[in-house]
Amino acid sequence: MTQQSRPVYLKLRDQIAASIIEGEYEEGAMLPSVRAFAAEQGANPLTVAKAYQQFQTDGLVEVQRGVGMYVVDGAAAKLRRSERDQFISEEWPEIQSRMKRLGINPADLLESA
Amino acid sequence: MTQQSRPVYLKLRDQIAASIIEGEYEEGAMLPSVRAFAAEQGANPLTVAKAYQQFQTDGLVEVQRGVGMYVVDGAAAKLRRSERDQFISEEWPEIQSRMKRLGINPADLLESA
DNA sequence: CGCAGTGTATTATGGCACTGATGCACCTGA
DNA sequence: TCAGGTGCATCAGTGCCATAATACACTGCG
Repeated sequence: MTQQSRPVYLKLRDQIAASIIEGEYEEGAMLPSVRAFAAEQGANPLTVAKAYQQFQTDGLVEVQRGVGMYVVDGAAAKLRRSERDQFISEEWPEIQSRMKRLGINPADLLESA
Repeated sequence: MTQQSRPVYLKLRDQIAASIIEGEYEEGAMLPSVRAFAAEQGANPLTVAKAYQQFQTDGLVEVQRGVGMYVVDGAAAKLRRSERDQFISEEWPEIQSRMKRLGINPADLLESA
């Protein structure tokens, strides 16, 4: 058994990325503090920090020590594009071959949108 | 960093499932022995056993002690159906919402099939 | 019977990802 | 100045994963 649930910090990371893309966190605005977001999500501050970290190394957020983390200009577009490329080049091929193997007709799924 | 590589026994499990669905391991045929498959894949026999185990509990393979493990009749269809249901009900909704968020037009992807 | 091949159970060990608690360095605003 | 809010570093604990070394029960075959 051992259900291999996706790590929390990755879930948070995806959630934040989605919020940036959606514009919920506008560019130039400050992200929720590590502690605040942790409390809100019922997670550990360090886990949230780990989720944030990737964004700074990718240059999507700017850190001002003692102040907070701010969304860089153009972050949404940049993020959307990188995720889009990654999706098309890596994930979609597998999804496609899998649908084929399972006998799923893609067109059927799209109609129920 | 820490990149969350999928556990070996799950990879093997998926690989075997795909082989069964594809008919590479025909129904009634014997699966590769634990030791043989382990040697072939460069894995540990116990890890392979762990991958196999789920199939027996699901009734997809039949174990004959001292002989080997055989693919049950109807295993391919059963497997395809369960994976299909799981895909449609759980994975596809997320994929769909993600494509929408990334501004990907599903129809475009289907054309390049 | 005896041998070689199956799957399985047991125990132990190392590694590493994930989470957590605590304390520190830094900045802002009153 | 100093109090409160930031992010960050360090140390530790937990659990899963993978491997290993044996040993056992069973079967098919010569």
